[in-house]
Amino acid sequence: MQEKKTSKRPTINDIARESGYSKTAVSFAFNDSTRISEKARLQILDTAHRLGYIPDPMARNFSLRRHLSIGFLLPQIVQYSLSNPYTQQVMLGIGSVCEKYGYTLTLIPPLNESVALAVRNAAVDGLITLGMQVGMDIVSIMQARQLSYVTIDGTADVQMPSVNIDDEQAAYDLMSLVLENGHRSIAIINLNDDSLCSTTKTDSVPVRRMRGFFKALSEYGILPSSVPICISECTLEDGEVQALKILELAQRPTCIVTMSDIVAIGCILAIKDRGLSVPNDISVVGFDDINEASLIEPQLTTVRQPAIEKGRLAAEALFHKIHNEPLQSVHIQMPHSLMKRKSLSSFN
Amino acid sequence: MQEKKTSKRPTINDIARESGYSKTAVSFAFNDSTRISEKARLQILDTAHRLGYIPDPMARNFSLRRHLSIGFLLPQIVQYSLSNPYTQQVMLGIGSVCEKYGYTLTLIPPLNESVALAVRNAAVDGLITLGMQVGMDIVSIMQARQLSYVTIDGTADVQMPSVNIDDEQAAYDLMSLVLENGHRSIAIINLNDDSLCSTTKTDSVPVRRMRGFFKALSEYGILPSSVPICISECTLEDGEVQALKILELAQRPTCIVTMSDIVAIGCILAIKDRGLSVPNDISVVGFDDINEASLIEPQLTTVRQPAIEKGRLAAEALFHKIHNEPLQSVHIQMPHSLMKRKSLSSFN
DNA sequence: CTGAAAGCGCTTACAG
DNA sequence: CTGAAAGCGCTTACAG
Repeated sequence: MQEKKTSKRPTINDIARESGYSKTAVSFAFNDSTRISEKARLQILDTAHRLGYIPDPMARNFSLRRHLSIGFLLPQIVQYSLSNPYTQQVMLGIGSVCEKYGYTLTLIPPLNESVALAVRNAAVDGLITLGMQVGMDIVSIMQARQLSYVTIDGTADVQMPSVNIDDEQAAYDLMSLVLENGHRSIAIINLNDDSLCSTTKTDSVPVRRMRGFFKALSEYGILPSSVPICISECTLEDGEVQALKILELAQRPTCIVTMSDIVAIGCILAIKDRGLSVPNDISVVGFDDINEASLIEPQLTTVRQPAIEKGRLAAEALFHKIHNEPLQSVHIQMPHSLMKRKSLSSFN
Repeated sequence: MQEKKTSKRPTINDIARESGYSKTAVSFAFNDSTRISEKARLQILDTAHRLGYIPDPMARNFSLRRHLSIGFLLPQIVQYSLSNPYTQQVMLGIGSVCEKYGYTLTLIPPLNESVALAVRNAAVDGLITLGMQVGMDIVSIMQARQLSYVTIDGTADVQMPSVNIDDEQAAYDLMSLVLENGHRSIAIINLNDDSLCSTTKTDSVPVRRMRGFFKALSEYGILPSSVPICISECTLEDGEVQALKILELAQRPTCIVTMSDIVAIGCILAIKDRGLSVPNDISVVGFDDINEASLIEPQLTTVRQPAIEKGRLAAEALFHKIHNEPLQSVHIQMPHSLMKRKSLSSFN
C-alpha cells in the first residue's frame, strides 16, 4: 500500500486517509485551528509530519485565487535591466514592500523576446512596469487579465496609475545649470527608448527630458538643431562608446549632458582613458544620482531622484489596488534635486 | 445571460459554450493546433478574442504541475540583500539563465522573519540559495517538497549541489599579499554570518575565509589571537562604523583586511572622511571585485570572484535537475584571482 | 466539531 | 477531428 510513497509526495488525501479524518479536517488543522478539536489537530499534524506532508502552495493558491507574488516587468533583457543601478534601486524599493506584505517579487524578463507573452503568462497578482505608455498592447492584456498594475517612469493617464518625477523640469534644471556655468557648446546623449513594445512613444521619459533640455537651451538662444545628439543604451559600455564619438567631433563640446549616471560614468571613464581630464578638458553631467556617482573621480554632477522611494510607492499603490483599497492619488510625483559636484566646470 | 460578464473574466467554459465547441477543443486551439481543424481553431480564437479571454496561467500551471519560475532565496532582508552588489551580480547571472529558459525569477524574502515559512510556501520549481549548509531546517523542507535546489557559497555536501570558489585559498592569497607587502599590524573585519537559520555554522564562507587568513598569518609567525577582529554586516554603512572603531584602536593597524568590497569601501570612505589617506595612513583590502572597487579612489585591492558566472552556473545546474538531466558535477568550483590595485601600500 | 461534495480553470487519456 | 469526463490538490459553504 505504501510501496510508491517514496517517489510521490503525499497529498491532503493521504493525510486524511492515514489519520482517519476528512480532507476538511486536514485543511482546518493547517489553516484554522478554531474549527477543529485540539485532539484532531494534533493527530493530523502528527500524521502529516510523519509522512513528510507539506501542503502544496500551488494548489492552495489556485484554490484561493491568488499568487502571493507581484511582478516586476523588466523593460530590457536581464543583463541590461539588472546591471542598471537605477533599476536595482527601484527593485529594492518594490522588494521591501513585498517583504512587508509577505509577498514574493517575480522578475519577469521578456518571454521569447515578447513582453506581451510574458505578461499573458505571468503568475502574479499585480504588475509594476517601467516606462509603460498608454496604447501599448500589454496594457490591454493586463486589463483582460484583470491584473492590477502601476507604472514607474511611464505615462500618467487615467487608466495608468503612475509614479514619476517631473522629468521635463528636472532636465530643464540640469541643462540650466550647465548653461549658467557658461557652457555653450554642449552634446546630449539621449537614451535609447527601451520600449516595452513598438508603439510610437510620444511621451516617454527620454522625450520628456529632451523637451526640458531644449527649453533651457532655447532660453539661452541655442538652437536645438545645432546641438549634437547621440543615442545610447543605458549601459556603462555604451556610454564609453558614445563619449569617444563625441570626442572626435570636429568642434569638441565643453560639456556632455546625459540622461543617466551609468552612461555619464561610462563617458568619464572613456575620457580619462583618453588621457583627458574631467572637468578640465570636458564636463559631464548625469541623471539619477546612483551610489557610483559620488564614488567616481571626479564626483558626478547629476539630478537626484528618489529611486528606492519610487519603487516603494509604486508597490504600495499596487497593493492598495490588489486589496481593493482606494488610492490617495493615482499619479504620484516625486521631488528631484540637483547634486552639484565636481564633474561640471564653470567658466564664470 | 451576459449580465455579469463584465465583472468576471471569462473562463475556458465560457469560450466553449460561446463558440459551440468543447473545452477540449478550446484547449487545443490554444496549445496544440495539430489536434484541431483549422476552422474550429479560428472560430475559437475569434470567440476568445471577442470575449477578451486569456487562459488563466495559474490554472494551466497547476494542471501541468509546474510554475515556470525558479526562486532565489534572499539570505537577509530585502534592503540588505538587494543593495549588495555581489548579490546583485549573482542575481543577474541567475536571471539571464531564467530568461534563456523562459522562466521568471522569484525573489523570496524571509516570510514573517522566517526563511522556513518562505520556503514552505514558495511557488517555484526550484530554489537557489546563498550560503546554505547541511542540517538547516530549510533543507528538509525542500526535500519534503521535492524541490530541486542549488546553493551558492554554501556547503559542498552529497545532498547539496553547490557553486563556490575556494574561499580558504582565496583568503589565504589575499592575506599573503598583505603580508608580502610588509604589513604586520593587521585588523580583520569578519562578516556577520547572515544565517538562513540558527544552526551552528561550522563551514560557512566567513569561517572558511577566516581559516585562510589565519593560515597565512601563522606562516608569518603572527598569532591569530593578537589580531583585532570586528564583525560587520555586509553593508557600506557598517563598514564605516567598523573602520572608525579600528581607527581608535590603541595600536592602529597598518592594514584592514575585509571579506567584502562593500565593507572595504565603507572603510575607505570613513577613513577619508577622518582626513586620513588610503593607503598612506592605512591600507584596506576587499573581496569580490564589484564594479565600485575600480571606481573608488584609491582603487581597491581585492579578490576577484566571478559572481555573475556563479549565478549562471548555479541556475544551469538547477535547470538540469528540474529537467531531470544529469549534472556534470554536483560541486562546481570557480577560479578566483587577486586584483592588485592602489588601496594596499607596500613597505618594501 | 466533523465530513461529503462542489468548485477553482485548466489538461489530456480515452473513446468515438 | 471532436468531446465527455477524470484529474491536478487544495478550500469552504453547507448540512449534520
